[in-house]
Amino acid sequence: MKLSSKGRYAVMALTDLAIYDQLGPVSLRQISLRQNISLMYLEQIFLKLKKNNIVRSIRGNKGGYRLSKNASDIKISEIFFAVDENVKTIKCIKHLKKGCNGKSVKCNTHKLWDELDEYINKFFEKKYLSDLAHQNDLEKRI
Amino acid sequence: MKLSSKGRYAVMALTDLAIYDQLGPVSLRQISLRQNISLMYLEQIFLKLKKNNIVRSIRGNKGGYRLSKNASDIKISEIFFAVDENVKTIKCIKHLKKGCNGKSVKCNTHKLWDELDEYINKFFEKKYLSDLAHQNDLEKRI
DNA sequence: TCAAAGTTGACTAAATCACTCGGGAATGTA
DNA sequence: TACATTCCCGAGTGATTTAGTCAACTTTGA
Repeated sequence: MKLSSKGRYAVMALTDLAIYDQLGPVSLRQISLRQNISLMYLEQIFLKLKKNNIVRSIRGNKGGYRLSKNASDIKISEIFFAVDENVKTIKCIKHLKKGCNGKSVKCNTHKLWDELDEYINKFFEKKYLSDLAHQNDLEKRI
Repeated sequence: MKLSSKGRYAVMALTDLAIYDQLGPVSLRQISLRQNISLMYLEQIFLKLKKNNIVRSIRGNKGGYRLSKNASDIKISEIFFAVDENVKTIKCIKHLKKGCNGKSVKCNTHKLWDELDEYINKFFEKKYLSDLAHQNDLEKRI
């Protein structure tokens, strides 16, 4: 049971962005250097974040990305969703035809995994980007 | 973020075993048929469960496996640990040399993942095999 | 003696992950 | 206007992991 690096990088990069956003657009290059994440990989990730309206982009020289809303309005769950890091621990019932063991009843343990999914989602629902940015905010760095 | 099938199968199979254990040793063949899990894969899984003292084996004809303690004394977390399904969402600090971003300080989000790990572990720590077996116990099936 | 069961290490096809690549398009500044 | 800097985007790829399979045992009850 592990998190993909895409979800993790997305949260790291957005935390960085949240901290430096006040100074103007932040380029992926800066984030790449500060967070030690491959620039090209960041591009991929930010495309998704943009499509999901978490960031907006400014093209051209001196361009970069900005948060498209307040850090205090961005849930971690939202970020994960945007980069396809779905918190579905198992996927039973393919095509709604059968139970998870290929039989017509649900498996012994189905309820457990449902509970687990809900439990984990609750964690990400109650965490906001601002919670992370505050721990690392700009003043402490300058 | 998903669970491997090894961890899931282990819990499914042990739930099955917990239910039928009272009738004597349960062979992997029976579990395989009831739970629709490959027999050969179950062998792999039960070897680990045995090494971790969750089940004990009875060889030979009419042999099989039994729980090595009460279902109410077997935590789900224990089962996961036995089959190497570690609930470590990320692994920072390789070899204790560096932080998770290759720098000497911990990444912005380190605290978040630590909290998440602890949070998920808490879930599995408070669930016991007997919780699952009771939901599906033998009487309801005969 | 034989069949049913566990024991064990090695092997493998398929999927997923974690990126990389290459070629654009937009824009501020010199 | 040139050009460096930035975002845009689809396709490709090597390594790793997953989810098993296989073969050849050993043990034991009937």
